[in-house]
Amino acid sequence: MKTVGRKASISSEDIINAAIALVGPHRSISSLSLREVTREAGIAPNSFYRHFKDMETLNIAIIELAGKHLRTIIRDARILIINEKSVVRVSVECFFNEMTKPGSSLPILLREGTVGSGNFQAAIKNQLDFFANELKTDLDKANDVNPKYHTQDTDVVAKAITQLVFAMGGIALNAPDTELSARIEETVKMVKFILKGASSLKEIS
Amino acid sequence: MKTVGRKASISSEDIINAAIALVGPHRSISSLSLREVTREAGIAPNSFYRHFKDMETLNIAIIELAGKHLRTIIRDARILIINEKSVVRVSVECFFNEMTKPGSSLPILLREGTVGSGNFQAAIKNQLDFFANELKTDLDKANDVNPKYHTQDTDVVAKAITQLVFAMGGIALNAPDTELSARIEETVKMVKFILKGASSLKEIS
DNA sequence: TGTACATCAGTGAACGCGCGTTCACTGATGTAC
DNA sequence: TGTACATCAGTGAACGCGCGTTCACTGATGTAC
Repeated sequence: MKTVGRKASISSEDIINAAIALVGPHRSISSLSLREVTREAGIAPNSFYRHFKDMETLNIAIIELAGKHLRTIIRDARILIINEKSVVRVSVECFFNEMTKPGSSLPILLREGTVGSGNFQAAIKNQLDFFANELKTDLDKANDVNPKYHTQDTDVVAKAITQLVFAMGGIALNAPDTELSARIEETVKMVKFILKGASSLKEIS
Repeated sequence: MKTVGRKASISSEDIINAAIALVGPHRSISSLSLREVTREAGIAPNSFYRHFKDMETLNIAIIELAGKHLRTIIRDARILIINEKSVVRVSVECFFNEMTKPGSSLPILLREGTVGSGNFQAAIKNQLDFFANELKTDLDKANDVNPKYHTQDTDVVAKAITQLVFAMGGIALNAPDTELSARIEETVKMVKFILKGASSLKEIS
């Protein structure tokens, strides 16, 4: 690998991190200005263009990064689950804990879905769909071994759980930390309701 | 009622309507500029201050208006329910249909919860809590007659249903109209899962 | 009814500001010989 | 090793723009007499 010209003193990752550092309870990624981000990153405004075409491109890159982060978390949660405590509880706790770590990129996924450009919204939707699909796969696998749900219901169950966990996550982010465990308990209960309801409605029919 | 001075040629409602007319799939209320709104309303930028202190005040007024709208819808849905078809289906269909009417203020409630100032976010949270509380009251009443849920569960059930319906509504808004009925079916199913799950988990314990 | 006056909704012009984007540049780095 | 050169990441200055906000104003309206 050869390089020519001046060495980069700042990387695209540095810019991404600067943007993530600027978002907070009342600042959304898509409301950040190019100049704010470059100021935070410590570079001249026009230097931005050496790394990204425009702010939308940066925002989408950040969403994809947050998606990767999310998948890693799920994978880690799965490992914890192997010693077979409550799958729901472990997963939800894992999700909420990771989400509330300072500098986490997860909050961005929870909060930005409803504003911004079409491409940006689509990028977020992709990540949520990815999450829901992994969940559906898990449900289908469990269903093969021990059928609890109608096979055509697993995707609705997965979608419902995804939406609910993300919505409750968004609420927890805007609330004081002291309420975190109450939100976790609620979310665990909600998810169990959905799972139990879907399996009960199979037995009946 | 006496008035003095020049008659108002434009009302605060006109400004509110102008703002509502400007929001759409990719424009959120809190991203509108004062000048955009006054342009749409057909008045000079500085005339805005005759009606509202600032944009945040306007935005909160709009949220409260949308909340009132929502309550009216729920009340109407209740009347339809009296002839005792599926409560869930009637309510969900009512909600989705009202939401997709052109110029409806409901979409604003579904999409804006996660951005904007603290006061603005709190105003939206209030409206959702109001919705959830009405739902909890209904569940409690039904529970008095015929206990199906643990009494401490009704608020979690109400909260879960609220979050889910609003989240699914937000998804439907960003999707083509052709998918609307599919989203309604999914949402109906999800709500039924939650209700059934909550009552099944009571029977077990 | 007519006239003088107070009220106040809406305005035109101007302000300073942060924004995204462009341009020609600088100077550190690696390459060719 | 030394020198001339090409590359290109980062920059300083400038641009035009839309923004929120202010100010002194205008002129339609209702009131007092």
